[in-house]
Amino acid sequence: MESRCENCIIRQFNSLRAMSKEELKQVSDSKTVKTIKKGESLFQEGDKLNGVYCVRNGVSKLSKLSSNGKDQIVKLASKGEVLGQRSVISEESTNLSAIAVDDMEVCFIPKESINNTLQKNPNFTMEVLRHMAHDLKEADDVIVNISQKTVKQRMAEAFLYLKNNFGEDEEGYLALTLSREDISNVVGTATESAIRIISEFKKKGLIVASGKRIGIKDERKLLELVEGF
Amino acid sequence: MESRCENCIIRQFNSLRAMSKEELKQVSDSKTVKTIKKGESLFQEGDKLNGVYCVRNGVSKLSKLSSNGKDQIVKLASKGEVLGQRSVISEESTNLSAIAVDDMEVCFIPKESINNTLQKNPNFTMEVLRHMAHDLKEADDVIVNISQKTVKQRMAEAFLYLKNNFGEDEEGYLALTLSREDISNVVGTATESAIRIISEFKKKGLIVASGKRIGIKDERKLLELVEGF
DNA sequence: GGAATACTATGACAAATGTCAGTTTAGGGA
DNA sequence: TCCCTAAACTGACATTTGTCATAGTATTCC
Repeated sequence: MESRCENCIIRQFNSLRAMSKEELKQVSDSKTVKTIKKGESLFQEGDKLNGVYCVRNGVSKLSKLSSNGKDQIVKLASKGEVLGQRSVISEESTNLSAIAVDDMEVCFIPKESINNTLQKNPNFTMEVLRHMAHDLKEADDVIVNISQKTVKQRMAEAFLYLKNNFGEDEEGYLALTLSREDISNVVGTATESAIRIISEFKKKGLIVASGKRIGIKDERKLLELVEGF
Repeated sequence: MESRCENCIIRQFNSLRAMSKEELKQVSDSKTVKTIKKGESLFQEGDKLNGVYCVRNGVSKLSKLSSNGKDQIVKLASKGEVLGQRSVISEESTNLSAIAVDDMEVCFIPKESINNTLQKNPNFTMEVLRHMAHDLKEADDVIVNISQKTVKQRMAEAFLYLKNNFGEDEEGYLALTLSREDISNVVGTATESAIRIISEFKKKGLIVASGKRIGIKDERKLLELVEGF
């Protein structure tokens, strides 16, 4: 297990790649590695973060509690993603909770290291900016999807998303296994509705399921469904 | 009408305030002022933008067309807001259309001026970053609202939003008058549903309406509605 | 191994929302 | 002014989705 940021492959996937050797050294010296068990939280909505989390392993759900008591999952973050950046940059408390869906391993980087680099290295700042621009674009897409598509379409889309972003295991099942409740919180619907639609998709041969695990069987038809037949 | 950026008050509200005098001078020399009539577009989804638009007057709706043919309005931008930044920064084509809801006056700033400053002035980059972080937080809130609240709650919220962000005229009506269709596209519902709920709110004394204009009558009750009674 | 607990599943029903069809109203030109 | 068109509105109905109740199934923890 490599523990120096300078040598960490994960870094290639996020904005830390724009850091200089010196800066990385400083980050590495100040960082701490944490292990988060499935179900535990990295941080909760409303927390003031004094650093960011760089995901080494596992998956975290970023969610927000609504007034009716339900969580909405806004994003699923895995290897290479940096969590908490927004909060650190705007110096506000975070608007999302981060909870481990898997067992996770993350590096905590204190905000001083980040802010320091932001001030001194324009390349790094630009890189962070580019990432944020990308996230914002994605968020717009989510808004349009949720408001203009039916639950069924969004379910289909969610499965395709899981396949494209987290891949499949050797047996062809989605590598990321979510509970039915988590799926419903990604899609933004009632758990029962999600379960019903999963049953329907199974019957129609679009997906297969064994226990919690779900596999995509007919990607083309799922895509057609998303686009509205 | 002041036409030098250095003296433009609008600038105080956006990231351009972090520019140096020299930089502002350069921006001012390269900018062009444009007048956009109600209903005309600043840019369309998919366009490659070669600059950003700084809103001086009027309001623009930022929307995205969904596969079912409906527009979803993601944001309403008014005086002081800068449009197209995301696209220019990530050098991708824009994912939103910007259409004038009012007659508008905007300054077009070529991307070279922006990119030039981004590279040389870390303060400016940080300022843009902060704005983007804010927008992203807002987008998350929209996602949660749309997916977890009923249409009625979102309608109530939309009216409060319009009041808080665009204010009221002398007679107590909302200063920004949107068509029923635009309202439904902000809320993410069918136009008929929006109209029905407006009628209901009128009957219950939550709002008043005269023609297209809508006034908020019982803010407290609207708020209670948003929070789920 | 077995009880306790959480998750998955299904039916029945109610509520919310969308769609279609048609009417009324308002505002902008000729 | 009056017409004409677009927008606002209303009703009836179908569909979608959520809620409640309940049962089956897996998982965990002693």
